[in-house]
Amino acid sequence: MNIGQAAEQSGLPAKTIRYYEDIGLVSPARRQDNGYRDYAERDIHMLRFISRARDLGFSVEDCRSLLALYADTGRRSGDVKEIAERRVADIDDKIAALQGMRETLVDLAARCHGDDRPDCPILKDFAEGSDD
Amino acid sequence: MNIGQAAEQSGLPAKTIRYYEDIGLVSPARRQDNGYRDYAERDIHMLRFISRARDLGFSVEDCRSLLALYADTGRRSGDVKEIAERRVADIDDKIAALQGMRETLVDLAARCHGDDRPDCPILKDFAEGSDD
DNA sequence: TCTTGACCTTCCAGTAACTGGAAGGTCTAT
DNA sequence: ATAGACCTTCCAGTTACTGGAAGGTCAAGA
Repeated sequence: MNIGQAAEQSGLPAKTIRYYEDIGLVSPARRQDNGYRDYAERDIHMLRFISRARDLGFSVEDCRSLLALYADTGRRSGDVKEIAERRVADIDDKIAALQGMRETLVDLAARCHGDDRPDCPILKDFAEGSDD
Repeated sequence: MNIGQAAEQSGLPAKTIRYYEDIGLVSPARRQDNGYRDYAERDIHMLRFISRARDLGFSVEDCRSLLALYADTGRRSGDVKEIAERRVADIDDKIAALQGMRETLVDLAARCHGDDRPDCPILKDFAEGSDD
C-alpha cells in the first residue's frame, strides 16, 4: 500500500507519516521496487494507534512509550493506566489555567465599554498588573 | 537600568526580553556607554504589559496589536474588547476539547484493571479506534 | 509514443516562543 | 590581580509538524 492510501486509512497526512518515520516512531516494513514506501495492515494499525493517542493529547514521546507497551505482550496494564492518569492530571491543570484566564478576561471585558471612546480597563489592567 | 533589573521588575527572563527586542516588540530606549541595554520605567511598563497579556494566553502577535492600541490614545475601546472576546472564545474551544479528552481518558482508565496483567482496554481502544 | 496529472521521493526551511550554551567583554569587591 | 556576577552576540535546539522545491514514477488518454 502506498503512503497515500496509508494516509487515508490512518487519518494522518502523508507528510506526518514520513515525519514519524524520520523520528523512528513507525516505519513501513518494506519499500516497493520503485522506492515507494509499502504499508501493511499492521503499519496502518500502528498509525491509527498514534493518531488516536495524539488526538487525546499524548505527546509523540508518550506515543513512543505507549507503542512499546502495546508491542510488549507481557506488559502490566497498570503501567498504561498510570500514563493515562498522569495525562488526566495534566489536562486538569490545563483546564484550571484556562478557566482562570477566562474568568479574568470576561471580568475585564465586562468592565470595558466597548465603544468609540479610548478609555479601556483591559489595557489599564495590562499596564498596571492587578492583584497577582 | 540593566536587563537584570528589568527582568526582575517585569517578571520576564532576561533572555525573553532580548528575544522580544529581536522580534521588534519592545526595545529599551537607549544603550549605556558600555553597550548594556538601559531600561527606563516606561520600558518596564511595556514589559509588564506583555507579561500579563501572555499570562492570559495572548500570542506574541496579539501583544503587538494590543501594544499598538495601548500606544494609540485615540483608540476605540471596542477594538480592544473585541480582541479580548475573541480570546475568550478561543479559550472556550480549548476547554471543551480538553474536557472531551479528559472524559475519554477517564472512561478508558476506569475500564483498565491497572494491575500486573497485560490486558488493557486503553491500548485496545487506541489500536482499534472507538466511536469517532 | 508522448504527454498530462497524480503520485511518490528527498531535502531544506519555516512555524511559535522561547531556552541553553559558547565565547567573550565589563563591573565590583576583595 | 582576580574571582564572580553581570552583560554582549550568535548559533543551535525544542515540539510537532507543514510547505515547498526539484525530481522520479505510474496510469490513462490522444
